[in-house]
Amino acid sequence: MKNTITIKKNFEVKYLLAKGKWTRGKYLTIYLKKSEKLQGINRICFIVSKKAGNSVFRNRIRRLLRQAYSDLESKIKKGYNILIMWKSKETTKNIKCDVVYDDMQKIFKEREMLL
RNA sequence: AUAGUAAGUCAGAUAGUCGCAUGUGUAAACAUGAGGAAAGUCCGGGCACCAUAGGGCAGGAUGCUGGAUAACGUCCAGUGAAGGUGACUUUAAGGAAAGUGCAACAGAAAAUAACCGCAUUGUGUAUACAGUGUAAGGAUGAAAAAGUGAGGUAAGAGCUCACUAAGUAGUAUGGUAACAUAUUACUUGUGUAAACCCCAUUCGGUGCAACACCAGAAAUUAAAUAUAAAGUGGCCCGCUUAUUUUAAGGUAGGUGGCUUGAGCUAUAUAGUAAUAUAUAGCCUAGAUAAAUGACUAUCAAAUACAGAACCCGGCUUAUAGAUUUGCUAAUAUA
Repeated sequence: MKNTITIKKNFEVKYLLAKGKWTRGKYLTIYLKKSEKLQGINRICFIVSKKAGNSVFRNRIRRLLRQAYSDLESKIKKGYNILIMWKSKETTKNIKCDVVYDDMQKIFKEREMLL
Protein backbone atom coordinates (compact mmCIF):
# COMPACT_ATOMS: atom_id res chain seq x y z
CA MET A 1 0.00 0.00 0.00
CA LYS A 2 2.51 2.55 -1.22
CA ASN A 3 0.14 5.22 -2.45
CA THR A 4 -2.29 5.04 0.46
CA ILE A 5 -2.67 6.77 3.84
CA THR A 6 -4.94 5.55 6.60
CA ILE A 7 -7.56 7.86 8.09
CA LYS A 8 -6.99 8.26 11.80
CA LYS A 9 -9.32 10.92 13.19
CA ASN A 10 -12.79 10.16 14.38
CA PHE A 11 -14.32 13.37 12.95
CA GLU A 12 -12.99 12.49 9.47
CA VAL A 13 -14.69 9.12 9.61
CA LYS A 14 -17.93 10.75 10.69
CA TYR A 15 -17.63 13.25 7.84
CA LEU A 16 -17.21 10.42 5.32
CA LEU A 17 -20.18 8.49 6.67
CA ALA A 18 -22.36 11.60 6.37
CA LYS A 19 -21.18 13.01 3.01
CA GLY A 20 -19.80 10.03 1.09
CA LYS A 21 -21.81 8.10 -1.52
CA TRP A 22 -22.16 4.44 -0.68
CA THR A 23 -22.59 1.20 -2.61
CA ARG A 24 -23.55 -2.10 -1.12
CA GLY A 25 -22.24 -5.54 -2.05
CA LYS A 26 -22.78 -9.00 -0.58
CA TYR A 27 -20.43 -8.53 2.37
CA LEU A 28 -19.17 -4.97 2.17
CA THR A 29 -20.39 -1.41 2.03
CA ILE A 30 -18.00 1.12 0.50
CA TYR A 31 -18.21 4.90 0.92
CA LEU A 32 -16.42 7.13 -1.62
CA LYS A 33 -15.73 10.86 -1.61
CA LYS A 34 -13.51 12.63 -4.12
CA SER A 35 -11.02 15.14 -2.80
CA GLU A 36 -8.94 17.55 -4.92
CA LYS A 37 -6.23 17.91 -2.31
CA LEU A 38 -5.12 14.31 -2.77
CA GLN A 39 -2.94 13.88 -5.83
CA GLY A 40 -1.90 10.33 -6.72
CA ILE A 41 -2.86 9.14 -3.21
CA ASN A 42 -5.87 7.45 -1.65
CA ARG A 43 -6.94 7.68 2.01
CA ILE A 44 -8.56 4.57 3.40
CA CYS A 45 -10.33 3.37 6.53
CA PHE A 46 -11.57 -0.11 7.48
CA ILE A 47 -14.52 -0.52 9.87
CA VAL A 48 -15.79 -3.70 11.53
CA SER A 49 -18.55 -3.17 14.08
CA LYS A 50 -18.51 -4.74 17.50
CA LYS A 51 -21.64 -6.73 16.68
CA ALA A 52 -19.73 -8.81 14.10
CA GLY A 53 -18.04 -11.05 16.63
CA ASN A 54 -15.31 -11.26 19.20
CA SER A 55 -11.99 -9.53 18.91
CA VAL A 56 -10.25 -12.40 17.18
CA PHE A 57 -12.90 -12.47 14.45
CA ARG A 58 -12.83 -8.70 14.00
CA ASN A 59 -9.06 -8.63 13.75
CA ARG A 60 -9.14 -11.35 11.11
CA ILE A 61 -11.72 -9.53 9.02
CA ARG A 62 -9.71 -6.32 9.18
CA ARG A 63 -6.62 -8.17 7.97
CA LEU A 64 -8.52 -9.78 5.13
CA LEU A 65 -9.82 -6.38 4.01
CA ARG A 66 -6.34 -4.91 4.16
CA GLN A 67 -4.96 -7.81 2.13
CA ALA A 68 -7.69 -7.58 -0.49
CA TYR A 69 -7.27 -3.84 -0.87
CA SER A 70 -3.51 -4.05 -1.20
CA ASP A 71 -3.94 -6.59 -4.01
CA LEU A 72 -6.36 -4.25 -5.78
CA GLU A 73 -4.48 -1.02 -5.17
CA SER A 74 -2.62 -0.85 -8.45
CA LYS A 75 -5.88 -1.13 -10.46
CA ILE A 76 -7.73 1.75 -8.74
CA LYS A 77 -8.01 5.46 -9.55
CA LYS A 78 -6.30 7.81 -7.12
CA GLY A 79 -7.52 10.92 -5.33
CA TYR A 80 -10.32 9.48 -3.23
CA ASN A 81 -11.30 9.04 0.39
CA ILE A 82 -12.43 5.43 0.80
CA LEU A 83 -14.23 3.83 3.76
CA ILE A 84 -14.79 0.08 3.69
CA MET A 85 -17.29 -1.31 6.16
CA TRP A 86 -18.00 -4.99 7.00
CA LYS A 87 -21.79 -5.33 6.98
CA SER A 88 -22.36 -9.07 6.70
CA LYS A 89 -23.91 -11.11 9.47
CA GLU A 90 -21.75 -14.10 8.53
CA THR A 91 -20.17 -15.75 11.54
CA THR A 92 -18.47 -18.68 9.86
CA LYS A 93 -14.88 -18.45 10.90
CA ASN A 94 -13.13 -19.58 7.74
CA ILE A 95 -13.87 -16.82 5.31
CA LYS A 96 -11.38 -16.99 2.49
CA CYS A 97 -9.56 -14.03 1.09
CA ASP A 98 -10.89 -14.67 -2.44
CA VAL A 99 -14.47 -14.01 -1.38
CA VAL A 100 -13.65 -10.59 0.01
CA TYR A 101 -11.48 -9.78 -3.00
CA ASP A 102 -14.23 -10.62 -5.49
CA ASP A 103 -16.83 -8.61 -3.61
CA MET A 104 -14.59 -5.56 -3.39
CA GLN A 105 -13.68 -5.77 -7.06
CA LYS A 106 -17.35 -5.99 -8.03
CA ILE A 107 -18.22 -2.83 -6.11
CA PHE A 108 -15.33 -0.85 -7.51
CA LYS A 109 -16.39 -1.96 -11.01
CA GLU A 110 -19.92 -0.62 -10.46
CA ARG A 111 -18.54 2.76 -9.42
CA GLU A 112 -16.18 2.83 -12.41
CA MET A 113 -13.17 3.11 -10.15
CA LEU A 114 -11.07 0.60 -12.06
CA LEU A 115 -8.50 1.93 -14.46
C1' A B 1 -8.71 -55.52 29.70
C1' U B 2 -12.73 -52.69 32.02
C1' A B 3 -14.23 -49.12 35.68
C1' G B 4 -12.25 -45.39 38.63
C1' U B 5 -8.73 -41.87 40.96
C1' A B 6 -4.59 -38.25 41.06
C1' A B 7 -0.88 -35.35 38.50
C1' G B 8 0.39 -33.43 33.97
C1' U B 9 2.23 -32.21 28.56
C1' C B 10 1.22 -30.24 23.48
C1' A B 11 -2.10 -26.29 21.46
C1' G B 12 0.13 -27.42 14.35
C1' A B 13 4.86 -28.50 11.63
C1' U B 14 7.99 -27.98 7.13
C1' A B 15 9.05 -25.51 2.28
C1' G B 16 8.11 -21.47 -1.26
C1' U B 17 6.02 -16.41 -3.07
C1' C B 18 3.96 -11.54 -1.59
C1' G B 19 3.06 -8.09 2.61
C1' C B 20 3.12 -5.42 7.88
C1' A B 21 5.70 -3.66 12.84
C1' U B 22 10.27 -3.04 15.70
C1' G B 23 15.69 -3.17 15.96
C1' U B 24 20.60 -3.03 13.40
C1' G B 25 22.53 -0.91 8.85
C1' U B 26 24.61 4.58 4.09
C1' A B 27 22.06 0.87 1.41
C1' A B 28 20.99 -4.01 -0.09
C1' A B 29 19.62 -7.03 3.55
C1' C B 30 19.39 -9.66 8.20
C1' A B 31 17.14 -10.78 13.10
C1' U B 32 12.76 -10.94 16.10
C1' G B 33 7.28 -10.70 16.42
C1' A B 34 0.47 -13.06 21.00
C1' G B 35 -1.76 -17.07 25.18
C1' G B 36 -2.62 -21.31 28.41
C1' A B 37 -5.74 -18.82 29.69
C1' A B 38 -3.28 -12.70 26.64
C1' A B 39 -10.21 -13.23 28.88
C1' G B 40 -13.21 -11.91 33.63
C1' U B 41 -11.23 -7.50 36.52
C1' C B 42 -12.27 -11.01 41.86
C1' C B 43 -7.81 -10.49 45.47
C1' G B 44 -2.39 -9.07 46.56
C1' G B 45 2.23 -6.33 45.36
C1' G B 46 5.60 -2.95 42.53
C1' C B 47 5.53 2.02 40.34
C1' A B 48 3.33 7.25 40.17
C1' C B 49 0.63 11.30 42.23
C1' C B 50 -2.52 13.54 46.23
C1' A B 51 -2.90 16.81 54.20
C1' U B 52 -9.08 14.47 50.87
C1' A B 53 -2.58 11.18 53.20
C1' G B 54 -2.05 12.72 60.39
C1' G B 55 -5.25 11.07 65.34
C1' G B 56 -10.00 8.84 66.98
C1' C B 57 -14.91 6.71 66.11
C1' A B 58 -17.75 4.27 62.54
C1' G B 59 -17.23 0.78 58.40
C1' G B 60 -14.91 -3.31 55.39
C1' A B 61 -11.95 -7.92 54.97
C1' U B 62 -9.94 -12.41 57.07
C1' G B 63 -10.87 -16.51 60.92
C1' C B 64 -8.01 -24.81 62.99
C1' U B 65 -2.09 -25.39 63.36
C1' G B 66 2.90 -24.85 61.42
C1' G B 67 5.71 -23.27 57.20
C1' A B 68 6.58 -20.46 52.19
C1' U B 69 6.39 -15.53 50.01
C1' A B 70 7.49 -8.73 48.17
C1' A B 71 2.37 -9.63 49.51
C1' C B 72 -2.37 -12.13 49.47
C1' G B 73 -8.69 -13.99 50.49
C1' U B 74 -2.71 -17.62 47.34
C1' C B 75 0.45 -22.04 47.88
C1' C B 76 2.70 -26.43 50.74
C1' A B 77 2.54 -29.92 54.88
C1' G B 78 -0.49 -31.51 58.84
C1' U B 79 -4.95 -31.79 62.78
C1' G B 80 -10.32 -32.34 63.45
C1' A B 81 -15.16 -33.27 60.85
C1' A B 82 -18.04 -35.38 56.54
C1' G B 83 -18.26 -38.80 52.10
C1' G B 84 -16.32 -43.28 49.41
C1' U B 85 -15.17 -50.86 49.31
C1' G B 86 -10.65 -48.28 47.94
C1' A B 87 -7.00 -45.02 45.45
C1' C B 88 -8.76 -40.42 47.21
C1' U B 89 -12.09 -36.15 47.69
C1' U B 90 -14.63 -31.96 50.26
C1' U B 91 -14.24 -28.45 54.24
C1' A B 92 -17.85 -20.56 54.68
C1' A B 93 -13.30 -25.19 60.76
C1' G B 94 -12.86 -18.76 66.55
C1' G B 95 -17.00 -17.76 70.42
C1' A B 96 -24.05 -20.15 71.67
C1' A B 97 -21.66 -21.20 79.91
C1' A B 98 -21.23 -12.20 77.72
C1' G B 99 -25.97 -10.27 75.82
C1' U B 100 -30.27 -9.68 72.23
C1' G B 101 -33.16 -11.92 68.43
C1' C B 102 -35.31 -15.97 65.38
C1' A B 103 -37.09 -21.30 64.91
C1' A B 104 -42.43 -21.69 59.02
C1' C B 105 -46.03 -26.03 58.96
C1' A B 106 -47.13 -29.70 62.49
C1' G B 107 -47.32 -30.31 67.71
C1' A B 108 -49.88 -29.75 74.42
C1' A B 109 -45.16 -27.41 74.49
C1' A B 110 -39.53 -24.73 70.35
C1' A B 111 -36.77 -23.49 76.24
C1' U B 112 -39.06 -20.35 83.42
C1' A B 113 -42.43 -27.53 78.86
C1' A B 114 -48.61 -30.75 81.83
C1' C B 115 -52.76 -32.08 75.82
C1' C B 116 -53.64 -37.31 76.68
C1' G B 117 -51.86 -40.55 80.43
C1' C B 118 -50.29 -42.11 85.78
C1' A B 119 -51.01 -41.09 91.11
C1' U B 120 -53.54 -38.49 94.85
C1' U B 121 -56.85 -34.62 97.64
C1' G B 122 -61.77 -32.20 97.92
C1' U B 123 -67.12 -32.11 96.38
C1' G B 124 -70.60 -35.69 94.73
C1' U B 125 -74.49 -41.90 95.06
C1' A B 126 -71.77 -42.18 90.52
C1' U B 127 -69.89 -41.24 85.19
C1' A B 128 -68.04 -36.22 86.47
C1' C B 129 -65.97 -31.29 88.06
C1' A B 130 -62.00 -28.50 90.60
C1' G B 131 -56.96 -28.61 92.63
C1' U B 132 -51.95 -30.81 93.54
C1' G B 133 -47.75 -33.98 92.22
C1' U B 134 -45.38 -36.31 88.07
C1' A B 135 -41.16 -35.90 82.10
C1' A B 136 -42.00 -43.50 82.70
C1' G B 137 -45.41 -44.00 78.02
C1' G B 138 -48.25 -41.54 73.48
C1' A B 139 -48.82 -38.58 68.77
C1' U B 140 -45.82 -33.97 65.83
C1' G B 141 -41.29 -32.31 63.81
C1' A B 142 -35.11 -30.99 60.78
C1' A B 143 -34.61 -30.70 66.20
C1' A B 144 -38.27 -32.77 72.30
C1' A B 145 -34.73 -31.89 77.62
C1' A B 146 -28.34 -38.07 77.68
C1' G B 147 -28.91 -44.17 76.77
C1' U B 148 -29.55 -49.30 79.20
C1' G B 149 -30.42 -51.90 83.76
C1' A B 150 -31.34 -51.91 89.09
C1' G B 151 -32.89 -49.45 93.53
C1' G B 152 -36.53 -46.08 95.07
C1' U B 153 -41.79 -44.00 95.21
C1' A B 154 -48.69 -42.62 96.27
C1' A B 155 -47.27 -42.28 91.06
C1' G B 156 -42.76 -40.80 89.09
C1' A B 157 -38.16 -38.50 88.16
C1' G B 158 -29.87 -38.49 87.44
C1' C B 159 -33.62 -38.70 93.00
C1' U B 160 -29.53 -42.69 93.99
C1' C B 161 -26.14 -46.57 92.05
C1' A B 162 -23.48 -49.51 87.95
C1' C B 163 -21.88 -49.40 82.89
C1' U B 164 -21.87 -46.25 78.53
C1' A B 165 -22.07 -41.23 75.75
C1' A B 166 -21.02 -35.96 75.51
C1' G B 167 -18.98 -31.39 77.52
C1' U B 168 -15.83 -28.11 80.85
C1' A B 169 -11.47 -27.72 83.98
C1' G B 170 -6.89 -29.96 85.80
C1' U B 171 -2.76 -33.63 85.55
C1' A B 172 0.57 -37.13 82.84
C1' U B 173 2.71 -38.95 78.11
C1' G B 174 3.63 -37.96 72.65
C1' G B 175 3.83 -33.74 69.16
C1' U B 176 7.06 -27.03 67.38
C1' A B 177 1.57 -26.62 67.32
C1' A B 178 -3.60 -27.67 65.98
C1' C B 179 -4.45 -32.20 68.52
C1' A B 180 -4.25 -37.48 70.20
C1' U B 181 -4.20 -41.18 74.30
C1' A B 182 -4.80 -42.14 79.57
C1' U B 183 -6.72 -40.41 84.14
C1' U B 184 -9.17 -37.18 88.27
C1' A B 185 -13.10 -33.71 89.56
C1' C B 186 -17.61 -31.36 88.15
C1' U B 187 -21.80 -30.94 84.76
C1' U B 188 -26.05 -32.98 81.32
C1' G B 189 -26.35 -26.51 79.06
C1' U B 190 -31.89 -27.70 71.94
C1' G B 191 -30.37 -25.39 67.19
C1' U B 192 -28.91 -20.92 64.57
C1' A B 193 -23.09 -16.42 64.46
C1' A B 194 -24.23 -17.83 55.18
C1' A B 195 -28.93 -13.20 62.31
C1' C B 196 -27.18 -8.89 65.25
C1' C B 197 -23.08 -9.25 68.19
C1' C B 198 -18.20 -10.47 70.97
C1' C B 199 -12.88 -11.67 70.36
C1' A B 200 -8.17 -11.71 67.45
C1' U B 201 -5.44 -9.93 63.07
C1' U B 202 -5.60 -6.26 59.34
C1' C B 203 -7.12 -2.06 55.79
C1' G B 204 -5.68 6.00 53.41
C1' G B 205 -7.41 7.24 48.21
C1' U B 206 -6.90 7.27 42.84
C1' G B 207 -4.94 4.19 38.60
C1' C B 208 -0.12 4.56 32.92
C1' A B 209 -6.44 8.25 30.22
C1' A B 210 -1.20 7.71 36.71
C1' C B 211 2.82 11.06 36.09
C1' A B 212 6.99 14.19 33.59
C1' C B 213 8.54 17.27 29.42
C1' C B 214 7.82 20.15 24.52
C1' A B 215 4.40 22.89 21.48
C1' G B 216 -0.31 25.05 21.93
C1' A B 217 -4.42 26.79 24.75
C1' A B 218 -5.94 29.41 29.07
C1' A B 219 -4.94 33.18 32.75
C1' U B 220 -10.41 37.54 29.26
C1' U B 221 -15.25 40.17 29.69
C1' A B 222 -20.06 40.96 32.21
C1' A B 223 -23.36 40.08 36.35
C1' A B 224 -24.52 38.19 41.33
C1' U B 225 -23.40 36.60 46.47
C1' A B 226 -20.62 36.04 51.34
C1' U B 227 -16.94 38.87 54.64
C1' A B 228 -15.32 35.02 58.31
C1' A B 229 -16.53 31.91 55.83
C1' A B 230 -15.41 27.89 52.38
C1' G B 231 -13.09 22.94 51.36
C1' U B 232 -12.08 18.27 53.89
C1' G B 233 -14.91 9.93 50.44
C1' G B 234 -19.81 8.77 56.80
C1' C B 235 -18.77 11.86 61.60
C1' C B 236 -15.40 14.59 65.20
C1' C B 237 -10.48 16.67 65.99
C1' G B 238 -6.66 18.40 63.12
C1' C B 239 -5.18 20.51 58.31
C1' U B 240 -5.55 23.94 53.91
C1' U B 241 -7.26 28.58 51.63
C1' A B 242 -8.99 33.50 49.18
C1' U B 243 -12.44 32.30 46.75
C1' U B 244 -17.67 30.72 45.03
C1' U B 245 -21.94 30.86 41.31
C1' U B 246 -24.10 32.17 36.36
C1' A B 247 -23.52 33.74 31.07
C1' A B 248 -20.20 34.58 26.71
C1' G B 249 -15.42 32.87 24.73
C1' G B 250 -12.12 28.49 24.38
C1' U B 251 -9.43 23.00 24.33
C1' A B 252 -8.32 17.84 17.74
C1' G B 253 -0.80 17.33 18.72
C1' G B 254 3.95 14.99 20.04
C1' U B 255 7.96 12.62 23.17
C1' G B 256 9.12 9.90 27.44
C1' G B 257 6.93 6.48 31.07
C1' C B 258 7.61 1.04 27.74
C1' U B 259 10.05 -3.37 28.89
C1' U B 260 16.82 -6.15 32.20
C1' G B 261 12.57 -8.18 35.20
C1' A B 262 10.43 -10.47 42.77
C1' G B 263 13.09 -12.41 34.34
C1' C B 264 14.06 -17.27 31.65
C1' U B 265 17.03 -22.00 30.97
C1' A B 266 20.42 -25.76 32.93
C1' U B 267 23.09 -27.95 37.02
C1' A B 268 24.20 -28.52 42.25
C1' U B 269 22.87 -28.04 47.50
C1' A B 270 19.00 -27.61 51.73
C1' G B 271 13.86 -29.10 52.61
C1' U B 272 8.44 -34.43 52.74
C1' A B 273 6.84 -30.04 49.92
C1' A B 274 5.59 -24.89 48.73
C1' U B 275 10.26 -22.62 48.17
C1' A B 276 15.28 -20.78 49.07
C1' U B 277 20.61 -20.32 47.93
C1' A B 278 24.90 -20.77 44.61
C1' U B 279 27.24 -21.21 39.71
C1' A B 280 26.98 -20.87 34.32
C1' G B 281 24.46 -19.22 30.05
C1' C B 282 20.54 -16.14 27.55
C1' C B 283 17.95 -11.18 26.20
C1' U B 284 12.94 -13.59 24.21
C1' A B 285 6.59 -8.43 21.29
C1' G B 286 6.38 -3.24 22.70
C1' A B 287 2.07 -1.41 18.61
C1' U B 288 -0.86 3.76 19.40
C1' A B 289 -6.48 3.70 15.33
C1' A B 290 -3.09 0.05 16.96
C1' A B 291 2.14 -4.85 13.57
C1' U B 292 2.25 -10.59 14.00
C1' G B 293 -1.28 -11.57 7.70
C1' A B 294 -2.59 -13.83 2.55
C1' C B 295 -1.89 -17.78 -1.05
C1' U B 296 0.21 -22.72 -2.68
C1' A B 297 2.15 -27.80 -1.57
C1' U B 298 2.87 -32.18 1.97
C1' C B 299 1.41 -34.69 6.64
C1' A B 300 -5.56 -38.84 8.00
C1' A B 301 -7.52 -33.73 9.59
C1' A B 302 -5.84 -28.18 10.69
C1' U B 303 -10.81 -27.61 13.36
C1' A B 304 -11.52 -25.82 20.30
C1' C B 305 -11.51 -21.49 23.61
C1' A B 306 -9.56 -17.23 22.22
C1' G B 307 -5.76 -11.40 20.49
C1' A B 308 -0.43 -8.34 24.49
C1' A B 309 -1.88 -2.30 25.57
C1' C B 310 2.48 -0.10 32.62
C1' C B 311 4.54 -4.67 34.95
C1' C B 312 4.46 -9.06 38.22
C1' G B 313 2.08 -13.25 41.95
C1' G B 314 -2.56 -15.77 42.31
C1' C B 315 -7.94 -16.97 41.83
C1' U B 316 -12.23 -17.80 38.59
C1' U B 317 -14.40 -19.04 34.00
C1' A B 318 -13.92 -21.10 28.47
C1' U B 319 -11.48 -25.11 25.68
C1' A B 320 -11.60 -29.42 19.66
C1' G B 321 -8.14 -33.07 19.30
C1' A B 322 -3.70 -35.82 20.65
C1' U B 323 -0.85 -37.94 24.59
C1' U B 324 2.32 -39.56 29.30
C1' U B 325 2.85 -41.41 34.33
C1' G B 326 1.56 -43.13 39.45
C1' C B 327 -2.19 -45.58 42.30
C1' U B 328 -7.09 -48.37 43.58
C1' A B 329 -10.97 -52.24 43.10
C1' A B 330 -16.14 -56.79 47.08
C1' U B 331 -15.19 -56.43 38.84
C1' A B 332 -13.85 -59.88 34.52
C1' U B 333 -10.39 -63.14 31.81
C1' A B 334 -5.89 -65.96 31.64
